[in-house]
Amino acid sequence: MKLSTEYSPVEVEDKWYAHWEAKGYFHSEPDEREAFSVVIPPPNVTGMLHMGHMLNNTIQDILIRKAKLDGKNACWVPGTDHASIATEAKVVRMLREQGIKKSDLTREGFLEHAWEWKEKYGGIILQQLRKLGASCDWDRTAFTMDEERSKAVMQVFVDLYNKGKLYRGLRMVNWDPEAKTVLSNEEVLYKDEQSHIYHVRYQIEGSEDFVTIATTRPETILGDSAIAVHPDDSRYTFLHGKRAIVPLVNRSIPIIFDEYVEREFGTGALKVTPAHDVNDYEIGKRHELEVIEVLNDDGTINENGGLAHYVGKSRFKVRTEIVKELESSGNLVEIKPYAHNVGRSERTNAVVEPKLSLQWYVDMKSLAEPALEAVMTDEVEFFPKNQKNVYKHWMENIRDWCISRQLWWGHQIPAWYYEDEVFVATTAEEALYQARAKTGNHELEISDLRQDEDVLDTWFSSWLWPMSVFDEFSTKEEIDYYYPTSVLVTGWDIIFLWVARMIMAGYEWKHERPFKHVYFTGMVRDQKRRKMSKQLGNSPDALELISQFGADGVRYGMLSSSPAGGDLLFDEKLVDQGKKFCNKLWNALRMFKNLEIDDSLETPIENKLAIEWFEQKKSAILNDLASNFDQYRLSEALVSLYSFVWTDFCSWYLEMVKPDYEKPIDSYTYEKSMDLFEDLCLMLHPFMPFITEEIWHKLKDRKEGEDCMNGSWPKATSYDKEIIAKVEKAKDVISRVREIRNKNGIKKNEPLSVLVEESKGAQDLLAVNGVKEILIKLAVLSGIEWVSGEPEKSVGFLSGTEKYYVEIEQEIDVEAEKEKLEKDLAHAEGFVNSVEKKLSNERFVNNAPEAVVAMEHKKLADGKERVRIIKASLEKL
RNA sequence: GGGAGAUUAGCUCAGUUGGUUUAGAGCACCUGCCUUACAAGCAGGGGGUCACUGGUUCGAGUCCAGUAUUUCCCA
Repeated sequence: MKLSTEYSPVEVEDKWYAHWEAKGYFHSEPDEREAFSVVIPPPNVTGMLHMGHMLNNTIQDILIRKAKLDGKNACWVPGTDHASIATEAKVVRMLREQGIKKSDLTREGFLEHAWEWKEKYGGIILQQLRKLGASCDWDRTAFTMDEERSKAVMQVFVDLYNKGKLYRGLRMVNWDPEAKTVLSNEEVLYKDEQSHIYHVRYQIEGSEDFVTIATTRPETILGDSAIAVHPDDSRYTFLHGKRAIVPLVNRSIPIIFDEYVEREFGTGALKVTPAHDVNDYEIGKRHELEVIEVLNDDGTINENGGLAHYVGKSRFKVRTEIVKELESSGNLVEIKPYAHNVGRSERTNAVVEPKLSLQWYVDMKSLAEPALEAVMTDEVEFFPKNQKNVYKHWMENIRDWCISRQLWWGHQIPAWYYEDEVFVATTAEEALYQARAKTGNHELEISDLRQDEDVLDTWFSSWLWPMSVFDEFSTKEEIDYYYPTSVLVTGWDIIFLWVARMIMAGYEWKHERPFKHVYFTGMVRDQKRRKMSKQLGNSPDALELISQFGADGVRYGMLSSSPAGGDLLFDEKLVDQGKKFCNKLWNALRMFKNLEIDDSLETPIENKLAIEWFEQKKSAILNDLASNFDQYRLSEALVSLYSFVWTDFCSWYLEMVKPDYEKPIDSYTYEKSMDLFEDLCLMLHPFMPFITEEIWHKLKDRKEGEDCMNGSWPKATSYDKEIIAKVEKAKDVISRVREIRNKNGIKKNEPLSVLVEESKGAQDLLAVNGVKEILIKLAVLSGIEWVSGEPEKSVGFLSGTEKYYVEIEQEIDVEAEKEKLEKDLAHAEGFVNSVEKKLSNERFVNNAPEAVVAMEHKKLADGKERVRIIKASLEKL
């Protein structure tokens, strides 16, 4: 078998993905095995693969592939959500480029364009996930607006309404004037922005006195309906019972007294605009103030403000103009720079406008209760745990969920109005039936009813995802088998938007948790810890990365530095390390494949020890992996595999069993090595599926369907710690000899003679079959002999409590040697002192567990032995 | 303003119930090697009073309190 010295992922990855898919390995049907199900956090249908997706989906793929190897029936359901705001914005933009205005279209006409767009571009991201190796069950691909999912949304809406957990209410909402829709609190991002605070004076009615207020939004004075001051503020007691005149508008408004006002802030006097500020709205309710809406839905000023020359102009333009006008009228006292928190729409970045509006709300209190309980008792278990606090705080302060969105793309709210009545039903026919019954008017037709124009928040469909994706096949068997799902993998940034609501929905309709575990990933950030985003342009192109480093390399890079919940500072070096790791594996394969196998050869004794050692070590690693997987310490699992492959397998095992140059290998060693390599492939497969599949097929002749992806996870057995410890000791001796070569400029292949001082430790070590041979082979020795006392012309070293000497020709640098020994001595004595101190403490000896005390005695004995040996060496010098 | 976390090597992070030879990894750094699996490599090395101050304990990187710095969440 001729193999290139470099592994090239490109051909390999596409080949194996097509093979797995053709074999149907990704598809799952219920059967007698234990189910392991995962629903993908549905990316936006407008989405393109970015770093966050890669991290998130790599983790899911690892869990799914591991579950498959463990013999479970793994099912990973892919899909997308319809992303109301983002998609509608995209479609509107596309139409505008074609010269079509949304307002020129009917709702049906617009939706036709939107679906067309969806069919054409939606789901690109699902194609991209294949490049990453994602083993999704593509037959189950779901969409939040497809028939099954939509049906679920309608049913749930009606059910909540009938239970009285859904209502329509006039509330202050977050209004996005650009998208012209309401936003939930979670969709508004607050940031400190530099702006100005304006001090404006209002004349007191019937006097020449003024009261000065401070505001950041002078344009809203058009909607002012009061001035408020603190009742205990002595500066303003004279204002009792007075009224003020709104500048420019010349409207007379009351001066009210309310404890909400902060005396220290600004001038201590506050203008009150109930229609355009949440707090002012509350004050307005207390004092029964007039509510004057001066803004249109698109953020322009309307005629209610009473100043015709501002009508139709944007709020920002009016702010500039009104400041000028206030200045010329003598009402502007001063302008100060001011930093304050400004809320912007997550989608359009428009400054969010508080607006009074009639919307549908979900009453969250009763939904939250079981969902909070479930997480607090770990029935739904969070990884990492600290997210429980965040969740608890939100759930205990939960507010009702505004679910109407003033858009067309989405699930139109199943509520029909007739006169003052509202009829909520899954279909228009059903609503009509209700309307006829209620009104007694049997002549009513559907056309007499008016359906709510709004659509539902996208999350109102995604919160049903773990249930709705399994309804597709509409037999109960599906959902009974796969629900609750095993684990949800998602970023902590959508814990409220999505995770919390799914838990609520699970308990509300299935009376059961939607998933057993939630794994919160961190955010992918750049080297400066900035979140990766399109705006910053600091995110590498995901597909470009894959083609440059291979999917396995990228997966390695994404994961190797990403503990659960911890942020991942992305660095191309990490994926490059992954690529190098692939190359390392590849070359280990090449080493074996270049060898000639000789059946007649005896197996060298050092090979038997190497094989034995590696098998034991493998069991140890498998045990570590098991606990790492249990606790979702995936990056740690990968790190341990990395060092097991690179250090233990390549640097040590291979060097131990490798025959001399151009010599053949014995067949036992070869077969055993293939078995071990095969296990390595299985262990690495969840993390790096492509290269492991490729190597798997090159290791042995495989039967049809005998694939790595389809294999069984190697069994962890109890293992012999003793043999591992002995080989570790041997490795230490080898390293020490190499160090002496390095320091003395002795060539690597020049055989050296090593002498060992007789001791129990050394005897035990060399008594192990194969140890002596391994030392000779890897340290390149001419021989190992026993000695007592320091030999001439030699350099000594200490390994554990054993003293070794390397005979060398070179002149020995006595001073340097002395210096080093003195340093070692200081260290060893310091160690002995600390242990002695511990052991001389009676309370320690009496209170500490026996095993701990025994260990301290052993430490002391070993330490003293080392001190003795170093002192002896120093004396000789 | 309220809350949660973080602080361990130059950088990024592990360190699991307090005890396992006076702290580990990767990267970076230094030295020597183009040795027939791999220079995308090999061998070896240096580098840390575990933020600070106190406390609990026989014993603290690990538990508690305070301080400093810092990140995030909520308002």
